[in-house]
Amino acid sequence: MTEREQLPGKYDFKAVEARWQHTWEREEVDRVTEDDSREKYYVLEMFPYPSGRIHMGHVRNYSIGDVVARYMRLRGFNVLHPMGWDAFGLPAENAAQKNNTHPARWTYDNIDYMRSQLKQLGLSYDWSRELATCDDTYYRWEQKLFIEMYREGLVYQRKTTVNWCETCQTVLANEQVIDGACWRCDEQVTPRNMNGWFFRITRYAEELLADLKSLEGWPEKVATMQSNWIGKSTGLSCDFKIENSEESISIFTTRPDTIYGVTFMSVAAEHPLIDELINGTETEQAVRAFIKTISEERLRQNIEEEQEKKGIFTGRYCINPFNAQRIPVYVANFVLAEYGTGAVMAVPAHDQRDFEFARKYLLPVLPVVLPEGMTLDPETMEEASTVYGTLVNSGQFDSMDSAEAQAAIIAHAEQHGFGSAHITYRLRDWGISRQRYWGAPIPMIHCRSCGVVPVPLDELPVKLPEDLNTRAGECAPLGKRAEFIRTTCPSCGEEAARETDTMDTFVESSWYFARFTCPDATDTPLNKEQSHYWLPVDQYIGGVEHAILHLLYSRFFVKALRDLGYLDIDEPFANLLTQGMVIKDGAKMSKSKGNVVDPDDLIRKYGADTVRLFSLFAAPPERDLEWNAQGVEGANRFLNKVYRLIVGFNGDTSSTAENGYDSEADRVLERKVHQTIKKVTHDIDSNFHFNTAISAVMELFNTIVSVSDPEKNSMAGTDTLNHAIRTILILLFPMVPHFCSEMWTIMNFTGRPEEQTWPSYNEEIAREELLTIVLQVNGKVRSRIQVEADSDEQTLETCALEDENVLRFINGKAVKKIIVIKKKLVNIVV
RNA sequence: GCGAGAGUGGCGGAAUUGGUAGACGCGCUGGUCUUAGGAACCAGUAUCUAUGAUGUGUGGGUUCGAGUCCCUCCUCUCGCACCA
Repeated sequence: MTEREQLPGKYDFKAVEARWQHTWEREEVDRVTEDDSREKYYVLEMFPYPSGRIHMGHVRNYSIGDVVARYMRLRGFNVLHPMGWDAFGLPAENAAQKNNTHPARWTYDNIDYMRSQLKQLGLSYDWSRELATCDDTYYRWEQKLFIEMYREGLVYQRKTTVNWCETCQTVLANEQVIDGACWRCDEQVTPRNMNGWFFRITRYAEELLADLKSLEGWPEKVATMQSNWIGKSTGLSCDFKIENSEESISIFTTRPDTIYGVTFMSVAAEHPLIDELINGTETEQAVRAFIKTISEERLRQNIEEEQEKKGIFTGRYCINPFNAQRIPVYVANFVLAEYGTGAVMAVPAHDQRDFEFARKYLLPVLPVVLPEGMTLDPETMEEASTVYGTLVNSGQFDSMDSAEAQAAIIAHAEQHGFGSAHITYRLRDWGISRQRYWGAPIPMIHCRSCGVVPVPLDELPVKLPEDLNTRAGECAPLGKRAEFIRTTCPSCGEEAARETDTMDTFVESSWYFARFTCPDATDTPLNKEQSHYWLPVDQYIGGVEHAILHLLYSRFFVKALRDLGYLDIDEPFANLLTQGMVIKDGAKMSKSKGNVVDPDDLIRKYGADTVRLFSLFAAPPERDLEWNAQGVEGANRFLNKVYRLIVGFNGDTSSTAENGYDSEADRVLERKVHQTIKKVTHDIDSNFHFNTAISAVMELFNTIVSVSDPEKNSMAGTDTLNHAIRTILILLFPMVPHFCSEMWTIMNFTGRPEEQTWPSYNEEIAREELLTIVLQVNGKVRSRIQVEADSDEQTLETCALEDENVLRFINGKAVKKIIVIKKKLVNIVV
């Protein structure tokens, strides 16, 4: 009795997976160091927030990443594949209050549990590099970078309007304001002016936009979203003098060609010149009341619906510098204070918003750009004409076309000193102040005499105070902790106050990928040699929901760190894969919908390999994955089929002369082996389409089964079968590593799968000897014939014209034309 | 409204450059073996008025030939959303 016959009839994933995980961990097989003799490959999945348990989205994300990591190792690369925890954030505070515990305790407990879950999935991380962003060995370096960015002018403080909840005594994120009220206590939220810290991301607006073009390994969609988010507009900035005042209203327009069509001016309610315009005038009262109304409306505003356009005349006029026209100035609710200059020259004939406004308040509409072959009647127009055309009513610019006129008008403004060519971005500076406890403290000190002073670098980290009165259900923000606040000014030594804001958690995730190259560096945030060797990340994988914020912030950080001398790259992520969501019953898995599937249950029932295999097989990675319990069964069934084949495979006795190596079955199988290697390699290399790669391996498996059946007359020999099984195990190893390792051992192959090199294929062997040629009559398939692969066109034509099905359909009609495509088809037109 | 993407069997999904539509898997049907099968194996499985015809959201076009290219419309998803 051989050893194999003693194996259980069903694959015992539980024992096998535990054993291999233990082996890998003991031998630290996934640990890496820099090695100049080998090409590096850095694959990274977006690190999780330690919310408690991993969900199917994580399983999918990390399964994909693990296949890439293991595949690239087999391809001979020195692969960095780290994992860590995005560990600061609001949920920890909420959970702490609810469970009467400390946010740190809650977070680290979750990390421990989730780490064990990831380990159960057999993910090949270099755990020696693990980091948690809430650890002061991480955020101390962030504080250092913050101070250095401050010194470079990349960090500043300014007043900003925030959503304030009086009951909770805190600032709320926009997402936490529901219908103008606090999400927790239902108290009406009020706008409040507070000092906040900002990253000057706008300094890099142009570079962030321009470099998108260099990101060829990014999905077009993500690049477009970022491009729209940055929102570059070019045009004219121009000053309109206020009548009876020294001040001017600056405007920005992308349509300088319409400047002669200006019939009024709209300014935002928060425009800095409001006071100048209305103080002491008859209309002051009315305008102030109007401003109050619309700012209240804005708070309550439902994002979905566009507000009706409203405005009020200030009673003042300004002067169009081009034609000296008097222009009434309105305050309007649709003008955004934050974009452009907060004032808009209104051209009702050529802008839809201005048009609606003009019709409502009976303001003149003056067409100045006529679209080709059209006239515009201001009396009867029903909407603005926004297309380019030829200028009229525009003084010296008449009869120019729009493009020409724009250039000429900008030049004219520059010549006369009241305007210039200008570029505006939609992107705004990144506000990072949070009045929360569980975040990285901003390392700044406020001194009465010296102003804002950074904490000296040798005093970092500014640690979060650990003692919390959690019993009272409080994670009081730092602003409520006198003992934390009180300090001395590093500059003058007088009593001073610490900054009490903590940083947005997006700051931590903006540079963790770089810290993974040197997580233990104790004297610097980033070690130059190590980051130089590993960066950029060659393949980044995560959800598309981070397409804008996280990915944009990370790009900004890399550019800033480059300019601080830490990094020598321009972009963090060379290639980006945005994986789709895991859905069930057509909806994203969520507790409220009750359609969540717990990875723990699945692993217990089927094992990690089955779960990995299904999540890779059911859809290509960039698409949504519909979870299907029966599909999981199918993945499990496939592994068991391979298992039974291998357990039943008896290489010693079937290797007889009758099953000679050169049989037809051998050639069929060997050909399939090479075709499969080719297909799988191509599917992974081109776009990580593991679903088709797996189906190719399944086909190979089906071929093995069909040529190892003693009932059939053609049976493949042992060597060929060995080769085929060996190939399956290597090709599948990145996806189901425990299983393949175990099967490798049972097959008595030498070494381990991870020590092999990825198999190569031979085009000659992969080529089919016989091809099926389709015979069409008038473009419809009428017959199929088998021919030698290298048959020439003449032969194909002859065969086609002899085929009886074809003859039946030609039915004596005259043949007009014959199209012959080698290796594909013959089409006879009658 | 603007921008991007997608519509293929009962389901998830396959189909280099226009050239066998539906690979692979799920499900289903029938069979074999079984005390049993919700195990395993074998066969079948786009639709229909079925020697043939029709089929890739709709309607048109280009072509010997269209899931693939062009135009029209419809639906869905995602992003942005009064950006001057």
